Amino acid sequence: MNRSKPGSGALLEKPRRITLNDIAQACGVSRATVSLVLRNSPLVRTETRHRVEAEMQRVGYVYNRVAASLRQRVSKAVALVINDLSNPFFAEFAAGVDEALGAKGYVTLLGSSNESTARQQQVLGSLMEHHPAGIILSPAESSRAADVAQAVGRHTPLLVFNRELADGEAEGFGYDFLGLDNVAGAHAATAYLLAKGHRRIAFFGGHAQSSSCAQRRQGYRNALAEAGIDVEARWMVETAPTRLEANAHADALFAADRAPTAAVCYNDAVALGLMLGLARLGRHPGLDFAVTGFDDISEAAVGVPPLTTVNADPRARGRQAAELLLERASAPAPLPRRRVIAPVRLTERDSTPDAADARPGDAAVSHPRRERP
Amino acid sequence: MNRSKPGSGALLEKPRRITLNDIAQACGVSRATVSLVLRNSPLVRTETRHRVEAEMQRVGYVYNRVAASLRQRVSKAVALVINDLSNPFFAEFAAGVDEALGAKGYVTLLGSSNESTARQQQVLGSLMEHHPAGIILSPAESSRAADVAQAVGRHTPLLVFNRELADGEAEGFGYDFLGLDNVAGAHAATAYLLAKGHRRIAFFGGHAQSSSCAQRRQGYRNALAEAGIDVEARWMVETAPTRLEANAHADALFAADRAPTAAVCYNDAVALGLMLGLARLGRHPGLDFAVTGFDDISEAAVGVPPLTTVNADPRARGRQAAELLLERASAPAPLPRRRVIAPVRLTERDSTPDAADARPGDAAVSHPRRERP
DNA sequence: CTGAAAGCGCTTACAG
DNA sequence: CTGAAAGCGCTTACAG
Repeated sequence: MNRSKPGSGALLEKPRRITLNDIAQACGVSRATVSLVLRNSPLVRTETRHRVEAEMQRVGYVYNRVAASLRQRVSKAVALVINDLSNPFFAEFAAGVDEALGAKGYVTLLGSSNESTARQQQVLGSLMEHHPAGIILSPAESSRAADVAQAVGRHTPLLVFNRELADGEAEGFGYDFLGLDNVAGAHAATAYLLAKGHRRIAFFGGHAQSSSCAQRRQGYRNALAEAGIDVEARWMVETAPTRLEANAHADALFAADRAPTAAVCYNDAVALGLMLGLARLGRHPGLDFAVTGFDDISEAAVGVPPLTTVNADPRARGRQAAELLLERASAPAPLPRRRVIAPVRLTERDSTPDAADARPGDAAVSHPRRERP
Repeated sequence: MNRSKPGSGALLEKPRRITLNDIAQACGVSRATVSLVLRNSPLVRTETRHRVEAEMQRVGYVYNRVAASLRQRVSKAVALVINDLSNPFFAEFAAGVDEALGAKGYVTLLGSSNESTARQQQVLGSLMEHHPAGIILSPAESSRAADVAQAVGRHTPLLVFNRELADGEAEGFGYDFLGLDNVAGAHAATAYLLAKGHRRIAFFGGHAQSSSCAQRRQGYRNALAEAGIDVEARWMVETAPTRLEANAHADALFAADRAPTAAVCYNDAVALGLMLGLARLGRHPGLDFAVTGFDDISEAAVGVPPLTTVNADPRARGRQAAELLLERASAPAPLPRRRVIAPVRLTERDSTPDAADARPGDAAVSHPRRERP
């Protein structure tokens, strides 16, 4: 600002970008014509089109979509806010979203909340300033609808993934929802264990107040009820949905006699943690105790033992989320609110031995590890 | 377009957004004043500022950063292009980048190439149209510098992470580089195995022509050379850097007599695959064969056995990448090109038994599994 | 088919 | 401290 040598102002300025105008002048046509070429309008004569395209090529013109968005008042960006990118399930989901958006000419604006609702508010606010065409939100735990509504406003299409927003019905605030069939998934896992002869089956991990955990517990209860089995209170173990916490709480399963011989876990992270905890307690998951997960993250297939789990194909869910959102964003008239529940399927692996092989539920005894085939 | 009822045009139009102008009029000041308030200029009287801020609050004004970027000719977005989001190492890296960018008021434009250079070109092109303040690129395998230069141009700051671009020196094309100390990491892993008494140590997995693989092989060779050991050609096994491929090639280690008793693996994915392959061949990694990885992905700690590996703290690398890029993007004068090699450290776990416990390298024999403590 | 003009929502000198 | 005017790089009617 001060002391600048006269005429030196331009020295630090960034080189002027090449614009539509430059192309137009070089070709002796108007800006409007070049703009039409850019958007493949049939109004332009082929010869003119070729001349313009050649010039753009020659000078390395890059389209300024920011300017176009401003004028058109619609943006080709979609915001994606993820609760936990370091969880492979959500990372795959994000990859799927980006893939499908890219295929339709959209770009992904990423934000991550690290499971903090406060951070989520900030991130949503910052992304909104870029006026995205829509928002895909995989909410942090116990996100409130009113907060999200406040950040997103009423005019930007919103798709919520995976978890319900708490206090769902803010007035006039609508959004689409894409979830997993948690009830059916947990039901399938439980029924599978029942078929293998297990009768004392725990539901392990997760926060009971989260919608996904509540639904999975429901599926579990339904399956046991259908088998005429009463759930015992001590079979329900609550933990944060992390490997570490699950590991730490494994002994809760064996606090009393007639302990469970199997556990339906809230998700894979919890299941993997529980398996470590079991090993610590002298149990051998997959040999004398059965464990199931939920998500089918890549670690599930490769663990020892490989984990029987419920597969939700997060990448496909990501693509689906992107498509649902873009449908709404480009709908000429307001669409009705939609709830889509994606099906889910059990993937059978080795972590679920028959009940006959399970160890009786009394105090831990040293027990030689059975060699698996 | 056609047949619209007269006067009905507004029906389908999106509701007009609230702008600076609306705020200015409501407060009886000029647009310029409101703009100054927004950017916390000291030029505005406190009373005026409060009045303006209250009005923005009241009507739910959201700043249009797109318009601001256009006028200012600088954007608050940084593009992040990732080769493989489903690899937890890169997902963590992305999370770190987003975290650090967000802290500085920037937003992340995400793109993923899925290890395809063709897709990477498309993605870079599409992101460039949003005129980001800079680009962070974790390149797809065998990306060529000339292609990247063509897509990114010479004016947008670029930071390349993890892998060198092939044919590095396009004329006038400069970029910063953030890499891992691959040589030191592989050296540490090899030295650790040597200290445990191993003498026949393989280098397993990876594509030899990739820069990171070449560097890791170098570290491995250096360590063996320091111990006076000649590398035998059959100890070097090349595979795609995936779990599947590594699993499939495990038997290459045992093709001849005096097979290795340990393997330094290109990365964790390969190490986990190799461990599966070993099990298939009747070997017991962690008991009669030693394996090390590279990356320390979350699966490493939790596997059976837990994997001794080289930790590169991808989240911290992501933050570092963001900071390096923003330094350049906001530098008043052109900075010299920088190469930063991040340190890396060995994390000792159970996959690396002493050589004394390793099985002699002859044909596989049935061998009772040793119970671990 | 093509051109001249206005405008998207901001910021930036320049006056007062 | 505040206002009037111009401009960022596009697109959009509107004429010709």
